[in-house]
Amino acid sequence: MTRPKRPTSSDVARAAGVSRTTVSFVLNNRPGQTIPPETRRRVFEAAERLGYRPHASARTLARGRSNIALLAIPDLPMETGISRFVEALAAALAEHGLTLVAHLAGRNGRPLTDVCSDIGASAVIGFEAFDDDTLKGLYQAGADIVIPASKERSGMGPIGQFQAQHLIDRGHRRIGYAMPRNSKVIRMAEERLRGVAEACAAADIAPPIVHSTDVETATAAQAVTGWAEEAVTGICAFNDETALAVLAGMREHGLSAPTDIAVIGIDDIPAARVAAPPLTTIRFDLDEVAHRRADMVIAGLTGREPTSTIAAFSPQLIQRAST
Amino acid sequence: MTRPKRPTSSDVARAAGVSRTTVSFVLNNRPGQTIPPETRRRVFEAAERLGYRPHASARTLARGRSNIALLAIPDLPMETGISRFVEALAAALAEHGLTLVAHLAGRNGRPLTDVCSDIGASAVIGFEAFDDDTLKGLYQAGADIVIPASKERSGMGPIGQFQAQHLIDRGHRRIGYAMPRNSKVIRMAEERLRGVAEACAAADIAPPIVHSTDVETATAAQAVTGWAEEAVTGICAFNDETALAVLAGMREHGLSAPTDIAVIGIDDIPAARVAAPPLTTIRFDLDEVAHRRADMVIAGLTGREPTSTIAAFSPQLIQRAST
DNA sequence: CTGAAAGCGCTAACAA
DNA sequence: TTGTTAGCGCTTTCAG
Repeated sequence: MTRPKRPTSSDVARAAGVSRTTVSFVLNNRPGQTIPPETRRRVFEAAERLGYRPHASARTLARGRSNIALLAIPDLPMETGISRFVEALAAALAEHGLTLVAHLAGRNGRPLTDVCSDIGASAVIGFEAFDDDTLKGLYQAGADIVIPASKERSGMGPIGQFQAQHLIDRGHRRIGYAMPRNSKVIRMAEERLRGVAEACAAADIAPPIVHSTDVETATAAQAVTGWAEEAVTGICAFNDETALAVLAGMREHGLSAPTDIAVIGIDDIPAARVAAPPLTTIRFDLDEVAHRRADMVIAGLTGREPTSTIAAFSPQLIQRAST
Repeated sequence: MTRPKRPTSSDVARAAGVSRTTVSFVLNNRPGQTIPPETRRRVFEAAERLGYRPHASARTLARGRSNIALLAIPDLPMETGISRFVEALAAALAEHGLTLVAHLAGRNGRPLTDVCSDIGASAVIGFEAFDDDTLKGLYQAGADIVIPASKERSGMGPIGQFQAQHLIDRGHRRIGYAMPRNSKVIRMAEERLRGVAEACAAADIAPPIVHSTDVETATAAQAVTGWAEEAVTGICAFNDETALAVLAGMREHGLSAPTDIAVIGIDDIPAARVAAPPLTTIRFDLDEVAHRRADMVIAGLTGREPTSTIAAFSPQLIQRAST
């Protein structure tokens, strides 16, 4: 199927019997201009009839700035929730005329900076702070604003704290931490672990006993052996998948939660609900983070001061049988 | 942080002591041109030193076609695997100079056609066929090629067949099908169910007994009751999460897999490995699908005949304890 | 082998 | 109130 030649703004102007300027003014609803309703109608009608869509590249070139925001989705198994986050962000940005697209980072994909430059993104939004080279590259690639700009707190620490606090509140005094082995998430896990350690320190109990495991029974069973030897009674897992692995490792030893050891995850993935036993976990409100991110983008683009600077998560406990 | 003015191709030309034409030729490695190595070096050096990146919009405008491909990710729970698919697709397209970005479809997000036009995508790639209006809109928005073009088979049926066949091979004669309740995936589930039914028909056994369930224990337990009454011995679940729910439902009744009823899922999510019992499931090779999709895009863009037309999945059985 | 010049489709001063 | 005009940064034909 061959595509018919695309109508340009000149075509619309001709069809409506006006100049291109007028077309531009009408279609962009330019303030401060007083175009007679009749003329406007004619322009709209012509544009509609011809199926006119402004050429984005031409517009961007002329305006000097695109209306595209690029979301860099890290190469993490962020599974559940991420799409809700993306949608919320897209909606928030759309209110300000920005279109959001996503780049899924990966080993073989093109570098983020290239993508940014290829699509001419005005704003780039990430989850964690970008390293300095990337940041510089992004600006070179034409981004006007990059978020998070610098070493902004990623908000992962508080999650770990919240997680540990739940266990502490239920009387646990020997806390274990289940670290994932997947190197992609190590940094995030370390941040969360830090939060757990802080909570322990604040409660004046021993720091968490850390063991790492894959999402698989054998290594988890080994880790469980380690915790058992240290008389750990409650385990904070990096996320639900890791928690599920720990549960499997315990099963292997004939141990069960929460009687022998309590386990708490993070994320509230669907599988957590139907695990044996159902997994206590933490969910957090991505919508709020999305709105803050959007606010920062708009602020940066318009030169206004951002309403909020810190991207905080609002953790919510999902109490189930495993604790 | 204010971004320094971006260097243009003229800046590079000036710095290298050549014309913009030469810069363009060198940087685009234009064939049929014989530029002296020394000149080339000077251009590269200047571009590097200035941190020059060609302006995508300007290039697109001049060339008449962007190098952007847009992937429309449907509003499904982004389960596992999708990101691997995206990466494979991105990599395959990158080999041909195309940059892939994704649009997560959603209730509140901007319509796909708008996104397409805003980013000036040359190609739009979907999972299922687009409806006629969308298709038309996409072409109007400037897309040169849209895939899947028309009512192409989505390749989900064969997966269901494969799944059922495994149960049949192991001697099961009363097959059940666990349908998800999440309306977003109903269509996909129906396609898979069709495949299961075909396999049953081919093996000359009764059609599958269908019950639906959420990813949650109560409804799953109800469904299990239904299957038990029908003396079902093997259940094909829509996906792993649904399968996990079925397992939980069985547990509720004191039934265990595979002794009482065998269960098989689809997707091979991490949680399947550590379920009780570990879940037999099916993984399919998204890489291959990605490559075919990419091939079709490139073919369409260059006018060449596509190498392959049907997007087939290569299902692979992951045998674990639940069957 | 390199440069001059003409657009690509749109926006935005500036005139009329 | 509307039209004229000059770019935005890049590619590409055509001369030199």
